[in-house]
Amino acid sequence: MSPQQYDLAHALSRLLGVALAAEEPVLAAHDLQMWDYAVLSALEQGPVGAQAELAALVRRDKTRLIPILDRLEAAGLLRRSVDPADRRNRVVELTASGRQRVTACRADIRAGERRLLAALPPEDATVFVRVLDRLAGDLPDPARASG
Amino acid sequence: MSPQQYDLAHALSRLLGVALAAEEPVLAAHDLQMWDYAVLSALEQGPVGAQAELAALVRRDKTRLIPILDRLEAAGLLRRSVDPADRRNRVVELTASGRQRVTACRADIRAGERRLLAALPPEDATVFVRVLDRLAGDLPDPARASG
DNA sequence: TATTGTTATACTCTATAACTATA
DNA sequence: TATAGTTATAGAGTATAACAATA
Repeated sequence: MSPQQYDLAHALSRLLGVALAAEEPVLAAHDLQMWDYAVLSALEQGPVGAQAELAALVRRDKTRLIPILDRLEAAGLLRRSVDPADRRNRVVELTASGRQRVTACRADIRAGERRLLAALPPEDATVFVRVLDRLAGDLPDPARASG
Repeated sequence: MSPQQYDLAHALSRLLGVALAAEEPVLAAHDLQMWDYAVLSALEQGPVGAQAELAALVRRDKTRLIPILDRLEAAGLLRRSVDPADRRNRVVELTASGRQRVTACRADIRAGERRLLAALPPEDATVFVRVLDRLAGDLPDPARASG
């Protein structure tokens, strides 16, 4: 337990566990699973032209994305439609219901995060989040920088 | 991409991915797997009186620990012996070779972490690591606070 | 009877490779 | 032929339950 960095991956792993555990009941309250939320969030800025593109956005294999899309479409949260320009592609977009769901869920998740960070001195929290975003390379959606 | 916290779990997950990817080749260079390193590290402060206790230390099920211990013992990095006081227990401890291995590996991992954090302003790195440790609840081994 | 270490079984998640339809 | 979406198959990882030795 050195005063310097102890084991970055170890500490990150534990904190991620804490964060995920905190998110889980919130997601459940909105009847969403982890990846549902990721997918709906990725669609928030607008339709995506192909499922493969969406898979890249959420960093998930396109095959593993399909059951999720099936479920979300059946729940009426998103819509898949063939692209007339290239009938192989499926353009995916939120329904009004889906947009409403992800907006409400995000608000609750952010509230939980604020509670977690509230235990810290404010300037520490600010630095932490800023550094975290920088290290995580959280760029503004490189795959669709047009927005 | 709000200036406030974006999605804590999301960012943490990505940064953990970066950290693990950076650790992997280092571990491989020392012929260790991720959990090998966790187990050897947990033993660094001294013998552990039972495998179940060791499992709790590394937060892993005792059944999943066994193949790891088998491998590490076969590699001569640790030793299992029956506790004479209670012959059901196996006391686990590092061999000299195991201690040497984990020490060397840790040095390389820490060097990698320093490289990662070197991209930041020094005071940002300090705050980040301090907050991370605090949020991760990285207490000085509650299960064996005697040391 | 309860507990430690171990083994065996089932389940989930993931990765890879076919298959269909479009181009 | 090449690509998007889909389905199917195999592998890794995980959880749970049974088992032998000891208390």
